[in-house]
Amino acid sequence: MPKATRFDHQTVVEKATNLYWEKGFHATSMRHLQEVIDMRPGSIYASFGSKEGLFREALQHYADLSLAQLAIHTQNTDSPVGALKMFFKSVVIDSRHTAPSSMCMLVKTISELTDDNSELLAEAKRLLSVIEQSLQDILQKAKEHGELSESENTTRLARYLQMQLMGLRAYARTTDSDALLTQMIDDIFVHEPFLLKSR
Amino acid sequence: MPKATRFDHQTVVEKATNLYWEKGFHATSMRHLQEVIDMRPGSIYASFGSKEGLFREALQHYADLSLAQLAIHTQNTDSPVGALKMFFKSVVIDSRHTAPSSMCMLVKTISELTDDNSELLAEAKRLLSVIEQSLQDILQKAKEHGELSESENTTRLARYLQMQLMGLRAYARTTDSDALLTQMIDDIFVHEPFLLKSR
DNA sequence: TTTTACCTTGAACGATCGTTCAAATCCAGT
DNA sequence: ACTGGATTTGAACGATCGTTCAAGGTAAAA
Repeated sequence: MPKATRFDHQTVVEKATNLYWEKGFHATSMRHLQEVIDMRPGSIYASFGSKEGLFREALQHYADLSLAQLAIHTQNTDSPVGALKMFFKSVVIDSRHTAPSSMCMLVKTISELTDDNSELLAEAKRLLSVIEQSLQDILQKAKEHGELSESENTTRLARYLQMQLMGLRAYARTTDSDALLTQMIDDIFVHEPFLLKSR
Repeated sequence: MPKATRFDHQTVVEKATNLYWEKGFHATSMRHLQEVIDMRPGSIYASFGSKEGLFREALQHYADLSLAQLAIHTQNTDSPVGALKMFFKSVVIDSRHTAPSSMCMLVKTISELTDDNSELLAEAKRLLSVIEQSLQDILQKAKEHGELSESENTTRLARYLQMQLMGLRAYARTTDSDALLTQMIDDIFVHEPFLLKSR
């Protein structure tokens, strides 16, 4: 009757990530998780330790995905800023129709969790800072391609972009109009080739 | 031993709002709620119907607070834009040290909830749109005070500000530096007296 | 084929979840 | 002071929560 062949770690983490991403940490029950990843409690706890342990792996997996997506857009391009804009549209608009949630899983996590789960909270913050650093690296490349003035502060700009992305993806949950979001992203990347004019 | 004097509806909703705001819907247990609002299950269910019913009242109360705060800042001023900026700083920075969460309770709610609680989700979205409309009204006043060009699209600008506020308050959860957030708000309201340059 | 080390299984545990309701209590009207 | 309708109380309910562990199954070594 049982199957009991060894589970595929990669597949399991993917499925767990999608469920956690959609429902959040608290609203995801181990029972539901068991069905989705097709594992029994004993196996789950032997492999991941706890509900928190599996969530931690899910967070890491999500961040890896995000960084990979960012890399795909920006490598082998002579317009890092254009690539960044494409990345924004891809993440904000396309993924609304395919991903478990329009929102960033890391933002959902820091939004939901409190000090009652301080380790997971800290881990989500850490991963967000890694992504922000990655944005900064791309802005640095933009400088080297002459898309950004040497006098620009990439740290500040990366922080600003990160904040905008959080806002866009949260706002995306309040509307069904892709056109609206497209316009908002165009507003962020105002001038060709770049940027929030101002400063 | 018991007290059994009639409960104060206003106070109870305030306390419930603060707990829901901090913990979110799912992580707030009725047991904890009972302690905080000092009511027994029977009374709660007689007055509010369910955990969802009380949460609905909390959402409404939160939105009322937000609108009142916005009104206080903007009435009796000849610089609606300046008032808007003050409002942003007050909400993003000050409330980090006083409020249950740096994040907007409505954004936390649309972030956490799924179609499993579609009524509450819809209500949170509705209240967000009310606030966005209120932002638009202030931008209209800014036009009348000559702070904003008549050609500006207030609908679009209000949407943009709403998105920025969502982003700022989410980002606020990732840092302890008030200076950073102050700078970001200054960046949003770039030119004296106003606005994201560009369009 | 038998042994052995590892992995999976699924029933079961105590704790906690949201909710109900009969009994106790309060307070306004007489 | 008494009554009667409204309100609060707190024990209790079934369901579900995250987690544990003895038992059973698998696969590679001997």
